[in-house]
Amino acid sequence: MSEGIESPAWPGAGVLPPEAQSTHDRLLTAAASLFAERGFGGTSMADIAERVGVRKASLYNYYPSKDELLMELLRRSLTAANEYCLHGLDAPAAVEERLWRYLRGAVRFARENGELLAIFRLAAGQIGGELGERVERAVVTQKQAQRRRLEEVFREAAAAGEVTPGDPTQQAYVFRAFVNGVLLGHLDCHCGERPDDECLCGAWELFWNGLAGRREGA
Amino acid sequence: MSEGIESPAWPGAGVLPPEAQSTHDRLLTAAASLFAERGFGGTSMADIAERVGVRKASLYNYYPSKDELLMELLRRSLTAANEYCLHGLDAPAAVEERLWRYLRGAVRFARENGELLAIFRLAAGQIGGELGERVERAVVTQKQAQRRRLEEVFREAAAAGEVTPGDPTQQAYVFRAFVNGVLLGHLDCHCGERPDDECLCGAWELFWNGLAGRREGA
DNA sequence: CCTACCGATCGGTAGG
DNA sequence: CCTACCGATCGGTAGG
Repeated sequence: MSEGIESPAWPGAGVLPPEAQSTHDRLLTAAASLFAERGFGGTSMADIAERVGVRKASLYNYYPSKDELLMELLRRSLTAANEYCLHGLDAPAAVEERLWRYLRGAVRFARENGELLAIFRLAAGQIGGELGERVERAVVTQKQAQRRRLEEVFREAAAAGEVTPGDPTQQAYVFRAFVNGVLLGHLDCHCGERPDDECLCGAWELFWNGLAGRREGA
Repeated sequence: MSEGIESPAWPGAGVLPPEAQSTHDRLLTAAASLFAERGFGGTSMADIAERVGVRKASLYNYYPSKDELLMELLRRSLTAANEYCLHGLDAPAAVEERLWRYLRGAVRFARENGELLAIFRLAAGQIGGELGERVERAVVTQKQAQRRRLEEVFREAAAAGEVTPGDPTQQAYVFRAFVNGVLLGHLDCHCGERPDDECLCGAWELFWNGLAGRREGA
């Protein structure tokens, strides 16, 4: 917290007790966790108001509609996720190390902002109509940017001889599939698998070197 | 269809035109796709009835509540997914081949029953209350069974020298993370990445052998 | 930030 | 499989 390279999505999120936060911050916290627990359609403005500790009508002083409240949460989620992940990619280090930091950043985001991760997973078709399209547009834009960035990294890696030369698009695809799969384990409420840092590091090595293992001189 | 090792979750699902299906089957189809598109809380019984082509009250001749309708869809989804995936694991072949078939089966399930995949992803915290717990219990049970089965496969593989000896739990974890990440790409509506069989095969080889590549004699 | 209220829609039932 | 209807709750507004 003290260095704060990656900051929470809003002041005091997940850290300060509710009484010490502004009503606006408590609104964001309550909405994020309720949407994550019950889905967007399964959460009413009255539910949110109850958790915030105000009357439903008061919420409309902060956001003009339930839809806009979701969009604001989504924007903050995407920004925070970007910070956690991309920071590792820019480190001056070997590509394996940079990709490992990307993965570790993503997992740290999931641990520290679990509800926010759930928010932008809503893009995967849980919201219909016009709002659904807005959500999806925002998520797709960010995903594509990350994909391009990762492909760039793999091109650099191939040039530097750090990975086997090959299609960087496919390499980035395999990497992102693995990262997304790991993150998925942090979403499921009770059955989720959330490896600690040591396990995660072991899993990364296994992934990077391949399940088939390095066969010396074979 | 003609050999039918893996059958659709109900007769004619995704194959027959709506008019040729029974009302019950159209009900299941309509509910699955609407839940997938708009989420459970975002779909009303009236929405479903409209797509089926009957009045809302008529739906209650088939299921006593919206909750039970979801549970039935979930049961069928889990059964179908199991069939598609586990069949490949039992093949008399090398472990790499068996795991590849598992992955290919999972992807085929996602392609042919996209809405059903979305259904049991609902377990990841989009449904609250008692129903949410029922959903989660069903999904967790199946996931754990698959995890145990995969660990068994990796133990066999290590004994046969087909993978580097190591912790089978971790090996299974890495494999499942990759598979889940690939499936996730099939869920997102428009931005989803759905590699064709050729790309998938290339991705699998890349995954199995490791992004770092096999370094001969290094 | 509140009370009071709006029309619309929700899941579900009665009765046929 | 229908019409007709139930009480409850929905997102949102008026006005202060």
